[in-house]
Amino acid sequence: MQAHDRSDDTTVDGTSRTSFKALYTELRDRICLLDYPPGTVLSENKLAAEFGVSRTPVRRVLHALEFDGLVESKQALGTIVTALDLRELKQVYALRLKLIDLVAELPPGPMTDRDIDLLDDLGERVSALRDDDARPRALGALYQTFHQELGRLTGNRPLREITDRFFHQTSRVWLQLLPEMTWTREVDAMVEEIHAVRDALVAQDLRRVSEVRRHHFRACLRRMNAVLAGQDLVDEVLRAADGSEVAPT
Amino acid sequence: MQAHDRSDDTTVDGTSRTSFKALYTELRDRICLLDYPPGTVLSENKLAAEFGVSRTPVRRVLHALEFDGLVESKQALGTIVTALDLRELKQVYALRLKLIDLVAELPPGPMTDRDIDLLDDLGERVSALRDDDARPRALGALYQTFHQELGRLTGNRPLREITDRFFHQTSRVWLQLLPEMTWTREVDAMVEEIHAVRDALVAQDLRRVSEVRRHHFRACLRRMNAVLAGQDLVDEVLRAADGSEVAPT
DNA sequence: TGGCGCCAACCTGTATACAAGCTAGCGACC
DNA sequence: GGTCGCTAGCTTGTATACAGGTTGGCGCCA
Repeated sequence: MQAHDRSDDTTVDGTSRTSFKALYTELRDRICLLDYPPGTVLSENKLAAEFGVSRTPVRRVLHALEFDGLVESKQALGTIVTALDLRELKQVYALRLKLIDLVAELPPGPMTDRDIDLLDDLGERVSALRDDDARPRALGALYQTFHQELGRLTGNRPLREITDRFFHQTSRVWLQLLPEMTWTREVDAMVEEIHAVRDALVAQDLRRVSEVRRHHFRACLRRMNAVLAGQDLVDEVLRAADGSEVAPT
Repeated sequence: MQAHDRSDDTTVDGTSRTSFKALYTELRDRICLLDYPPGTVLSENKLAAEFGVSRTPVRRVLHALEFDGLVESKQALGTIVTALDLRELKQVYALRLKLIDLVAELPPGPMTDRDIDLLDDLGERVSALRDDDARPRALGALYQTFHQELGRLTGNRPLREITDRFFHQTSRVWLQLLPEMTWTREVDAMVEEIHAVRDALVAQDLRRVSEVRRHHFRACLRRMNAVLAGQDLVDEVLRAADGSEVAPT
């Protein structure tokens, strides 16, 4: 259950546990990074052949992904990468916004200088993408790393798990909208968020971390909303959040 | 082909989804109501035989329960109902306490007079248990119904799902401690909670509902803590929940 | 009698065979 | 030519055979 160890391949003693997690992570990333766009039909047989196992472990992973809402298995039809249901995801966004605050309200996890260095390195790697051609997948992967790193300072493990789960449920939205958005602005926003979080962490101010994340989260929602003009994706989310936050009526 | 003979409660018409859910709910309830006490070894073969299916669907359900933290499958050993790890569950309690508030901060679900009637009926059924001999399992089942009914007023589906999951993760603790606690006091507390929630619902005051639930939640934690004197189960939870920043140790 | 060792009976994890069902596409018929 | 119907080839769900491994008990030996 420990996510810390980065065991590369399947060790003989670890057997099924590591194998499952590796397969799960691989497929989840392929979906979340749009290597498998929504609507893609995944065949258990083909995946089993690709990874050199039988259908059984593949099925187990697919069931887990189905529980996560990333795929949907339909009898005699196939296992299909779910479409982005904005009506559903709006609720997830609203909840994520609330959960950000909880991180600061519960005991924090361990934080070392090494993590700061990692954030600095991450910021540089993001910056490096700024003036090249738009590479949404690379940026998405880096933001995923950023999120993963931030998860470490959530001492409450159940909270960390659901935060992670909801992140992966929604991360595809931004990534899919990215080509229609202003590349440099998105990169700049991410760099700024990383730096601001870094500074707040150095000051050991968890509340400020939450503030920063909330601010950027909402800004990102607004930018996405601009692209989705007419659909009013996140308006309701922001209203619901502001209402209870600013002035309890 | 043998599965048809045993089709008394699980009909085959509703594909696999209904079958899965029925099996999952059944086993989860058995665990949460302590029909399977912690440490119980569940055999896939025996369960498959009992429900008239093969190991395959049983395994799927057990994997889901493992994800929920209710069982743990160990190679060549068996699938074992998890022991109550208070250190882990403390975090779940702390999170549950926070999530109670979120219900009132997010759009509510539909609520009809029928639900009020259901709560009234539930209150009476709980009261009926008061002066008989202690029947922890019956009380636990009723509280589970209460929780399920309350879930309806959580409009945010992801929140409802995780609330439900965390509830089932922790419900065994109270149930296991129940025999050592004062029966009538527990019954009275539950009746009072149901009535208070009912009244707040009639007034359409979701915040008061959360207040009531939070109050009873904490009171229950304290009562459990008294029984667990020396282990300091929930002390930390309450301290963390009271909002003050916790210094990293 | 106490201790060591082996073996049989389980268990779960994996691979495979079979069942049921949907769909695309082709062929026959109007 | 257009439409209907059927079949072949997929798919997932289920059942079963096999592999690897642990455990408890029985028997043998000191």
